[in-house]
Amino acid sequence: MEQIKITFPDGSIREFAKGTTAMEIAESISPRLAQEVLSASTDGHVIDLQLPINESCALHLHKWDDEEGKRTFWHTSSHLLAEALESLYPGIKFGIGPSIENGFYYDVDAPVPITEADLPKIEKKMEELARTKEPVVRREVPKAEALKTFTEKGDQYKVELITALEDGTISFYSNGAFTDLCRGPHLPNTGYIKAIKLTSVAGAYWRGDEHNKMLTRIYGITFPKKSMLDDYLVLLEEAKKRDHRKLGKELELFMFSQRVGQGLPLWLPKGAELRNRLENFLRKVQKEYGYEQVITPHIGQKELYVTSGHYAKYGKDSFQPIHTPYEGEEFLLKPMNCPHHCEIYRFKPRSYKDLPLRFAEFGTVYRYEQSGELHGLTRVRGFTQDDAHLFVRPDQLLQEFENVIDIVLYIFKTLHFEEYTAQISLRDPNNKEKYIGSDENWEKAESAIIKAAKDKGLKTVVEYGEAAFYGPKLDFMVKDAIGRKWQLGTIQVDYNLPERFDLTYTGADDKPHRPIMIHRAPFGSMERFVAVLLEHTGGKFPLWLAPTQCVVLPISEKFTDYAKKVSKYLNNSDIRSEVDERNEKIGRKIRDNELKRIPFLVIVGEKEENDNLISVRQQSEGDKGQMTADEFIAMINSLVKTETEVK
RNA sequence: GCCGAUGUAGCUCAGUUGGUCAGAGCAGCUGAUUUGUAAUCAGCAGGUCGUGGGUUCGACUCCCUCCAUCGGCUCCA
Repeated sequence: MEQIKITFPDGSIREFAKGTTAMEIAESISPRLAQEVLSASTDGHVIDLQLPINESCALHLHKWDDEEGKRTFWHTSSHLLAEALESLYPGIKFGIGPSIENGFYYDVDAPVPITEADLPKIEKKMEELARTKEPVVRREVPKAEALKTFTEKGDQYKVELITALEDGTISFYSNGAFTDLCRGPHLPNTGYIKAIKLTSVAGAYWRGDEHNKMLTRIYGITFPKKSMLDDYLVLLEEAKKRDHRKLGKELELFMFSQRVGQGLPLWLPKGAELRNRLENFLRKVQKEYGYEQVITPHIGQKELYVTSGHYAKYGKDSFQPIHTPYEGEEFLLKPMNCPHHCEIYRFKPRSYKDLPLRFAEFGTVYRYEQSGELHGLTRVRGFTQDDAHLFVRPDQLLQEFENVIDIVLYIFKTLHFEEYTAQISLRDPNNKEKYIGSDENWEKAESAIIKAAKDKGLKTVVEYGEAAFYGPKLDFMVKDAIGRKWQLGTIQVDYNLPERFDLTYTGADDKPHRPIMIHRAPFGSMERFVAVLLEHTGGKFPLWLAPTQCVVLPISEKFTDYAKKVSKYLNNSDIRSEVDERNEKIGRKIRDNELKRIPFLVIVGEKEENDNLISVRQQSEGDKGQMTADEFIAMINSLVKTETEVK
């Protein structure tokens, strides 16, 4: 019999009969492996475990602990969901049902509305079907036959999908009575799925286009063990406790007011303190990198945005007009700072010796976000960008871009944002009319970003269609408590605005040249950055940022005067300190201040007053014993120094 | 903006089929206590039950409008 050579991930090679399946190979290695394996890859191509392997190849067996294994598991789970739905809602039509980062969903067009109240019923049906361990069967059919099947079934969404496919054979997968158009791979049977949780229902436009019909999307997650689901649910609960909206209220950092307006955050004293510290931190870094602060108004004439191209791109409904009594002038709230900074560039003739020019501004901008898009501090209608625009010569572009990457990385490192994605956001190659500027300039800008990211050794992902309309971006994405991705830092190369504003500098050749602009915001916006920082720290800010670094707790009211004296001394030494003067027991004061995430508590009573000492208690570490106020100050200063000194 | 859900005191939440159901805890105020490392005790005050309509003898409870919030979708200069 003909033999094929299988290469395993450890480099070992074994021979098997041609037509052996991945499952049989797993069985030959160990029964345990055969039980745990979910799908396989041959030369990087994912396949079903039961598919005969006919060529020599490198084989990977995917288990639950590998992303590909989970993908297969959840993909089959979505088919199980579909099967349950079809049996409960005859006549239901199906869109798509993929696996996602945490689970899967299926988009359906149901004959009756499905709401969250229906989920337990559907879950139960899924469990019932999974228990029967229905085999998942693959079948290949010609395109014409596939079309016929779904046309007869009346499933117009699948018909649409098949029509768009290339001619040739199309694979079907069936579990029980349900058959789906699907590339696979899938689990051998639905019995692998032991724990099921349908998490939510939501509307989702067919093919992601808001002009299309809205389908019902059902989200779920499944596991091979019941205990894993329980752990997951506990994890979710924990994550919810770190929600910045909840912590923002508890720690009195910011608020919203219906009377002020949707999406317009109001910063409370503690939040303002925190934000000011972040701003000063960045100001200092930027000064070292040669930035100059500028200040521009919150409004601008419509003409300004017509010149920049923003007005044509976003339309008048995206701008918030200011009604003024002045004739012939139409003002708009500024949605971005770049046009203002371009005008600053034009203040006087610039020489090649002046460049690069780096104008920085904590610029508050206003954008009309649709009501459904607002989300705590991460998506608001009025926010402050830590903006700057660099005007550079072509020969300076790469170096300046890399310097900005350094600033972003320095900030992320200082704040322990270790898990981020550097995303290169390019044009959608199929939809170039969405963007302004020449192909030549776009290509120059894109290659500059790719080169800079590579030089800096960033691990990047490329996303097409995510560029700004005037230029490509390097975006730094960070996840929030429950795994949603948010763009924080962003760096953009722009050849277009300098042209639109006719910006020039005089070269060594005494001729006018066009500068290139770099737009950049390392935090992204103060609002979003604080939100993500809150969720990452759970409100336990590093000492150098904590709005209140320490609270002095008198043991009883007899020692309030001493406590005030200590607190004043600390404040005079730039330690942010308060006194808890409440008539409460010390245990109570400790509890309340711990819950407020105060990094240090200073306890003073008879012993301390007599010896002119203080007792120090550190957040999540407990009692540090007695010391002098000066020793405490030295300790805090040294800790702050360690926190902010990042190599 | 779209789909779905939610909206009761500053906060977190109870309120059964429409009929003394407007409640609790925390926070607040007053008083007692004068406290040694995660909640001292007692009393008091606090709500047009998101808004505006409607149904009803009677609405926190049922229906509609609007507003806001939450989960998604779309969008994100």
